[in-house]
Amino acid sequence: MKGQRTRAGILDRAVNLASVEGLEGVTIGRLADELSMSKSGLFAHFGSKEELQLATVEAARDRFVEEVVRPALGAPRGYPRLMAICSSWLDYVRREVFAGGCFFAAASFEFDGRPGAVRDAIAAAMDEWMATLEKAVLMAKDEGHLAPTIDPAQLAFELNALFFGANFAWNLRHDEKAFDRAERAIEQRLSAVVVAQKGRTRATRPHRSLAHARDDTTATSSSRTRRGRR
Amino acid sequence: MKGQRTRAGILDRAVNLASVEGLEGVTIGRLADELSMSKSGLFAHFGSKEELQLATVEAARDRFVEEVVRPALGAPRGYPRLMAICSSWLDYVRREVFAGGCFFAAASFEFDGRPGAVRDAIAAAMDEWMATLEKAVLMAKDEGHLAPTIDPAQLAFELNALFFGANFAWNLRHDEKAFDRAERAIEQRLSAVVVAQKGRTRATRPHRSLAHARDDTTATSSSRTRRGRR
DNA sequence: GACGAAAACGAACGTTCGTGCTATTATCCG
DNA sequence: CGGATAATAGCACGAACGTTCGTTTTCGTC
Repeated sequence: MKGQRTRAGILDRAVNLASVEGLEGVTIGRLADELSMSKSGLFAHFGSKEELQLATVEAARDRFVEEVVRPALGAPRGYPRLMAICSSWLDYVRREVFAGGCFFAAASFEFDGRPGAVRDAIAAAMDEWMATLEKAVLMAKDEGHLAPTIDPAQLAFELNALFFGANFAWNLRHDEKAFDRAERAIEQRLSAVVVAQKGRTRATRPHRSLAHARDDTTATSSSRTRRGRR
Repeated sequence: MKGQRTRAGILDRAVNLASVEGLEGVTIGRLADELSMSKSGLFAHFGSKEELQLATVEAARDRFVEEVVRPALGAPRGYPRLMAICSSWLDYVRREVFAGGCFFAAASFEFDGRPGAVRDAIAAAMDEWMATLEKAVLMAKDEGHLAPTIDPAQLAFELNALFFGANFAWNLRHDEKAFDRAERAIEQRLSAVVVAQKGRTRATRPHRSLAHARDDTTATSSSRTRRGRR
């Protein structure tokens, strides 16, 4: 039916709008205006504001899986796939898959204080994502790529924190170095727990992945900004 | 005057409300109700919604400085003070200095996509905070506590990311291990760049600070939750 | 091409939003 | 104590909010 196409179009717009203005900032009237349709016509697709928000979260989740998780699953399991997930995530913000940065980072901080179905949906999506991250770490460990002492939940926590940190530095502070910083931190963290491979590879860095190698000595302070944009 | 006291009371409430519902969610009518005063009476103190938001950000900044930065400045400069700042920050979320978690984490992600004076005020506050962090790192480096290769802005980025990560895990996911995880990550990160002290101290860990020592071997996966609360 | 169903519309509902005014009450100071 | 000033309340406004309802348009099928 045509209804499905319209609905998808609405959610597409809603998801982008929400990543900029927040989920609560996505107003039915505004959404209708931007899509040149009537409030009531749009409303009929969902039946309530909350239902629209839930559908928006689901649409965002699907887009996220498609744009971040799926592509990374192409990499061979273990350390390469873990690295692929990391750079895929950073790329997803860089490429502006959502207009206002990571939808879920925004939604998480917006709804973390309230009760309700929307909050639960966001939390569930984040649980799913964290589980994906943990699993990737666990696989790398099982493959013998990472030290057996590694705690997957701990490492996943740290990686996710760095992602959010990059999203913050990029979107609020317009820090041009945001992604470099995150990449460097990730490389640094992982190089400490990576295990030498049996065959040929060099020693403590069997797979390098996040672009260019770096050390701790470059640049000194400040970090300033790409002011003006958007 | 009495007006100042009233105003302070309003902002006190506004700041807490904003940390839970978001700055945009703080409505003049709602705020007036909760304080048992009239909309217009409250409104007169600020003259516009935006002015109220700006005052709220400023009030939050003051509270943050008072509750997080000031106490940590009591610690001796260098590595101890850096550690003091880190545990002070985690404590500030744990103690619920703001009812809904870190005000600035929430505000940053809420306003990072919009233009305007409020966004600028939030960004300025975060710039100030990041500068404080960087300075603490720089001092630790200058005191010879941290390796001279350390990039203060890079390390500040990583620490701040871990703070936000802890705030996220605690407030959205109700992860009981949130603070432990952040502490562990911080210790792990700093122990890698800490420098042995000339005098007596032991070698690569001259000051231990974040509570209990730990290693990477404890616990395995999951991380689950303190569901139900608030 | 006609017909039933699905989709979109337009107008209106009661509320709440931010913001003006004008009165009334507290508070401060000489 | 009284008069000036600051603080608060009351009321009204236009706009936007989510939602409802009855009507009209569009679509898919025979």
